[in-house]
Amino acid sequence: MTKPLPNTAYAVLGFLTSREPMSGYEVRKSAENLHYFYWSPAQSQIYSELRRLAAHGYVTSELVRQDGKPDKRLYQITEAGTTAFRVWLNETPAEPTMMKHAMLLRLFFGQSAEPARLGVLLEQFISDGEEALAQIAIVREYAELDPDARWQGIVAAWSEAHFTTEIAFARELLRRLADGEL
Amino acid sequence: MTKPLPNTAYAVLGFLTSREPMSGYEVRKSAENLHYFYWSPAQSQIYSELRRLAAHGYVTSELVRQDGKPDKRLYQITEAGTTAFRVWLNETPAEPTMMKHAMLLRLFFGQSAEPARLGVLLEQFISDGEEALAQIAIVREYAELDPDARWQGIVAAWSEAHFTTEIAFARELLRRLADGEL
DNA sequence: CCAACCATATGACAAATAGTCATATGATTG
DNA sequence: CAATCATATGACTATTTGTCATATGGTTGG
Repeated sequence: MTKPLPNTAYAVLGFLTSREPMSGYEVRKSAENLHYFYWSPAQSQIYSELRRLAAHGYVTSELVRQDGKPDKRLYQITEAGTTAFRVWLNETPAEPTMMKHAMLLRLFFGQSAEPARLGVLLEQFISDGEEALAQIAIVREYAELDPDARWQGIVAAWSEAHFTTEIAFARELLRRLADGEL
Repeated sequence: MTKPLPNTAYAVLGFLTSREPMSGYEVRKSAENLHYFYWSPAQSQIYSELRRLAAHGYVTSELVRQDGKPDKRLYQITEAGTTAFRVWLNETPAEPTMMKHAMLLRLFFGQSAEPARLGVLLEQFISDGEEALAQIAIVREYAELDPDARWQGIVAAWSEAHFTTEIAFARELLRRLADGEL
């Protein structure tokens, strides 16, 4: 067995599994849907990921000339790529969730902070969370109309549960701060 | 203002704020408490972080000879370091939480998976979560006895809420899989 | 007793990820 | 008609992660 690729690679491969030939740009757009539970930020290196997948023989590519727009390179998954993806999906145990929870990191050191400032941070955290909830609700509602998007909908619902819990706990803390308990 | 350091640096600084001179090794042990909500693991580079903090003048260090054990280097936070830490804690807005949720990434592509295998993955996910809950409960219970650990306890309770939500959702999915709904 | 392992202690190095910037085309908008 | 946006790709750097190497000395099991 060849050495397993990072999850990032399989995520890209996953997009190519469904909606056939895609450009790096299209993959990038699709990947934004992973934003809330995987792959926080920006990814110019979807392009390098695609080149790596090509080097492994998991995708083939073809340059397509366009007018009115810059040329693009279309990537298509191969037999080997499909197999590798399914093996990853079905056989590979999921790594533990990794978080970088900047709010909790600050709270952890809360004794060194001014309570009033923590309150401001918490309020911002709550409103960011509400914004996220609104975005995710749109995805979930859209997914509910499309049977092919069933699992996207499930993931969206899971994410909503996550943010709802976060917001509830933050509000509770805010109340305790206001009551002078902390 | 100098360019802000990564959160990692402030986390290390935070440990030095409380329990005065510490070795890299001690910082590393302390940092394990961040495991469930920040900073998966991984820290040979606590040592490089400490060297960087020293380069910024936020810590000073002193070599201490020991017998019975290898020599160590003790790091102490400076005035400038304390200030930088407080500014970060009180004034810097918390970045959005970043997650790498490998289970959700797999579920996202669930339509390409065999339901039975997803069930196995979910069961593993649940038992890992229960294990985490047990570990965190120990931290929380310990923190409840120590007034100085108040915020550590709050963070532990928040983490418990997180894992409880995760487990509940995973169980619900498992039930739907068993019922053949998915 | 002594090999294996554990705790203390630090660091080099490579791989992966994140983040910023550059480049280019052409449509839309103020 | 300048500014901005959408399409499209990639270089380059900084940061983070992960693995391995090194060294000292105590503990433990066979």
